[in-house]
Amino acid sequence: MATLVPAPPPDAHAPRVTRRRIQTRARLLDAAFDVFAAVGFGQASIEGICEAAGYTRGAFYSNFTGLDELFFALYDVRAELITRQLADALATADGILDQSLPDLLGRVTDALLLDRDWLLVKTEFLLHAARRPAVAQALAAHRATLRATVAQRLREVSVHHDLPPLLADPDTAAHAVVAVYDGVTAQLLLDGDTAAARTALHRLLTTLLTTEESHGR
Amino acid sequence: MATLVPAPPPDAHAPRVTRRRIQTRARLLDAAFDVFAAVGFGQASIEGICEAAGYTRGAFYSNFTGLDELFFALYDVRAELITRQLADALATADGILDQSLPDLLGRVTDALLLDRDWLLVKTEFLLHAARRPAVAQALAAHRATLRATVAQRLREVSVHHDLPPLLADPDTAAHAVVAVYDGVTAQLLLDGDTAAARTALHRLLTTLLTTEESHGR
DNA sequence: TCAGTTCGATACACCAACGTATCCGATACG
DNA sequence: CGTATCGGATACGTTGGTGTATCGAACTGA
Repeated sequence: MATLVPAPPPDAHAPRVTRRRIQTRARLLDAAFDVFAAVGFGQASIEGICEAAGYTRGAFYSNFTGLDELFFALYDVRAELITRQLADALATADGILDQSLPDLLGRVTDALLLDRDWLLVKTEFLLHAARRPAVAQALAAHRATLRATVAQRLREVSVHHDLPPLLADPDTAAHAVVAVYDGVTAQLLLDGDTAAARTALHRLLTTLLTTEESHGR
Repeated sequence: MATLVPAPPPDAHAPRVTRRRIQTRARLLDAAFDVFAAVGFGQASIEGICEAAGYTRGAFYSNFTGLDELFFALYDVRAELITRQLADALATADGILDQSLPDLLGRVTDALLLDRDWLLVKTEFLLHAARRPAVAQALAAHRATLRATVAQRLREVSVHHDLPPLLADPDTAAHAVVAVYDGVTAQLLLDGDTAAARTALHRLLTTLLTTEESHGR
């Protein structure tokens, strides 16, 4: 019995890893996403979320201390997904030839999800953060990560392809890319026209990142 | 008794024009703006707004049917102000020489208010509208008006100054301008750095609207 | 299989905000 | 200056949601 293997790392008193708890938590988060998207964070009640998830408030309070915590956790999970999605879209297909920036822009704008529900929740979270310095800092950090990914890719591409003078610095250019993305988002929220958003985004990015001489492909 | 003079223009029964009513309404709207900016539409209570305005709920229900109506009225008033502000910023100083686009961009980015409270309320209203088709339509119409103003100005300027190929159409270019503005907004909401937002906006607009050959002034 | 623990349901007291009905002071009009 | 009307305050009853305390069922590990 007394194996030498220190089986459970003496993690203080680990709360007994659990299993269905993870289920419950995940379901609550999913339901919360739907509710937030549908009625907004402000109008969402804990009760409503629990009902949507098929639980009672007991389950909720056992998993979260309140709506704020859940909201943050929710954003965290989803943001992770988006980050991965962006990274994939940016990843070179490892053919050497499609290093060209126009090709890259085309692939990226095609790959982006532009899911309206997510945009609703994301924007709501932005507002939420705008009013709470601590959250704002966390969100800013996350955005910085995304920007860094973009900047890195731009750095690679810029070997073959000059950026416009004002955006010559990849970090600055990345800022611009994010801003344009956010801007297109707003219109999409209003009209729900994903296709239009996509072409607008492509047009803006191309105009922004492409110099005159390379316009003709 | 039966005079032939239909004295009050048979406006149905005109509700006796009033005076302090206007006062009250205005104060409620102002208070609501502050409250919305501070805690968000979702967390704002009718009671809280009334308290901030120095009235009781009686006054509120006498002037509005509910929070939604007030919110819309509020946005209407403020949006009017912004529209005027933009028009002023775009108005040529009527010297013939400063028709140049770089000058115009400089003036505009300097003149824009970029008031954080307003951005908070505006963004919140966008979300509000995104969930109610009727409101969305109204908001879209308002944005179209703003875009038209911008497009008109671009049309004038484009006589002396070529726009980039993809944004050659002034309407398309105006779309781009608005998108960039919205995009810069998001970052400003997070970090509150107005100066940075201004320079970012200027950089973006310049890169977007300016062709290579004219870059050197 | 059994004991101990954890998870989530249930029950309770509580409160903030809501909307209405009514009343009184202020205001406009003849 | 008097009076009819209007505007906002007051005073209800109601409700939807909150957070906690407690209990039974389910799961874990031996």
